[in-house]
Amino acid sequence: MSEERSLNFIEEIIENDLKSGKYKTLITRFPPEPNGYLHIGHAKAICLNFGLTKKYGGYTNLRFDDTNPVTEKTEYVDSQQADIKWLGFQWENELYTSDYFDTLYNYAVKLVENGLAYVDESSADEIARLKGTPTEPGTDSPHRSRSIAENLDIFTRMKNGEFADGAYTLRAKIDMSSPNMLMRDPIVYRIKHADHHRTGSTWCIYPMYDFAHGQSDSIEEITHSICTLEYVSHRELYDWFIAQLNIFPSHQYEFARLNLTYTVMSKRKLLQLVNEGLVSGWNDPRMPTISGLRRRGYTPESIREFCERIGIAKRENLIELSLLEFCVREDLNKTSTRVMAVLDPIKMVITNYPEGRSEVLIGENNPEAEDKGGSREIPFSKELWIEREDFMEVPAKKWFRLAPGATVRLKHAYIVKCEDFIKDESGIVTEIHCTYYPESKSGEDTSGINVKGTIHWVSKAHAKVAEVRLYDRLFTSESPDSEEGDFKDYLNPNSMEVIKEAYIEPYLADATLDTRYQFIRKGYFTLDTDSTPEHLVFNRTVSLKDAWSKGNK
RNA sequence: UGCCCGAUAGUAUAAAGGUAGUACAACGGUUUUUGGUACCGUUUGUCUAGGUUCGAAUCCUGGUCGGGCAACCA
Repeated sequence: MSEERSLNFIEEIIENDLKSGKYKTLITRFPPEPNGYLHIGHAKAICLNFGLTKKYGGYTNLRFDDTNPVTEKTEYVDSQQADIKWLGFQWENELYTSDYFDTLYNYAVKLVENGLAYVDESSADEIARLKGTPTEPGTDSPHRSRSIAENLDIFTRMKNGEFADGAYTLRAKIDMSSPNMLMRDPIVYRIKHADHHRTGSTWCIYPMYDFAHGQSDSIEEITHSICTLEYVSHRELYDWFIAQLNIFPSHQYEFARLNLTYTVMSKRKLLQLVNEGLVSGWNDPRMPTISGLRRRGYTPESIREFCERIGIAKRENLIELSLLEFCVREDLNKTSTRVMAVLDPIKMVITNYPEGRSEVLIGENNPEAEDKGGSREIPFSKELWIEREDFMEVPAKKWFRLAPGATVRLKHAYIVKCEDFIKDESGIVTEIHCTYYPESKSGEDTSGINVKGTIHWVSKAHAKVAEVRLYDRLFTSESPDSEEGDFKDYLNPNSMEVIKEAYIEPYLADATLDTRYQFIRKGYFTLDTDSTPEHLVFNRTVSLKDAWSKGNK
């Protein structure tokens, strides 16, 4: 079962680098910007970066890329750390790009001194205009040939807070006619009189991504700086700064980001859903965020397995949600406690069961576990709740469940035969009458009766009430990003169904957060964070595969 | 109309010039006190046109298609 998985292209590069002696240890980093919550796409990057050093030795740093104080918050730093830990990874060093602001500033001064950077008072519009277009070369800024002394003087005064936001920028002096737009004298420092979540008001100039990321990698001696495809064209600049500064040569490698069907993956769009109240927050169980998946009941193991299975490559991809669901079912099937809950109840009366009598039955907790997960007591009595969809007045072909005259097994209990049913004025079935076979008790069945179907139930007198929330895909489109118009037009109006009164077996009254349950025949469920002992709230993580409903749509 | 990246079943991902494989999905079956799980089986693929070679998914050339690049965002 443990056959060698083939290497992805990054592992090949690393194995070659290690073999050739280019590096003796591997150092990677995960560099989120603390401006939002981490999502399943980040999980792919986390599993990659941390997984690589776990596999090859070395270590991984967590570095918050906090160069834009206006969008970054400590709340995000905290949530991101919690999510990474929950996924099961531990960083070697907790670092911040802002730790390097002094060094970065000195690097900028060095560039100016070497005639490789200049201050420019051109407006944003002017800079954009002179930049040219992808098909036309740009034009040198009129301020490009200022003296080194004057550049140094103004840059110092920028740092000292003498100018308003936007009055000046510091630009690298590279090549305004480069076919790579990023090499056309990119801005490396801009003035922002904004409080930074870590450095407060110490700085009023902040480095741009391109002037911070590669150098930060270099300072930490990151050997393999792994990022997503949209940074491919940044690599030339990344290498340029490292070469001009003559610092440790980190190298950047790019892989394709994760796209998942029926959701969106950009922090900007997820933030929009949160801000516009279209979801209950970053951790809404329908969100593709790590915190949302966690609340929904996904396990770290299942997410890691998913990231392993999707692979790492350079081509654009759109992974089917069904793979994620497969991974969580696979994990939960092995570990979750089986219980019975009736979500859409209809009353069943066992007419030949003595009035007022009840008995305690024993149910194994997990048939997949070696010890069957232990067992629990389940009360049984004359009146039960069963699932409305388990009865058909006129049975379909190959119907194994309840119908007039049909027999089924009540899970962990007796075989019953449907003798009659009652309808109200509007034709809705309100009650089902059955007789039971006393000698068919689960585990000691001597009845000799064979049944095709087994259904779940809860004793009416002993049932507890719980709220149950069922989730479906957040969007109706496989790829809301690529649809016409606003992505929000494709939100699934039925992405959440709330069942206010579901009946659960008494065992579940003691349910705890983070325990995963399988409601037999219905799916995997876990307690929501909204739950209280007085008002239990369960989330459905994912339904069970259902060959019946699939074939009968 | 410039530069860069990419193209293998429905979706992903392998095959480093030598049998196109695996997973998910779909479909069919066996087992089953969950129409779950497990197990077995089936269908479906190298973008295109040339070239190199005994032999090409793989190397070369042209084309096509998809994606990225013109934020004082990361």
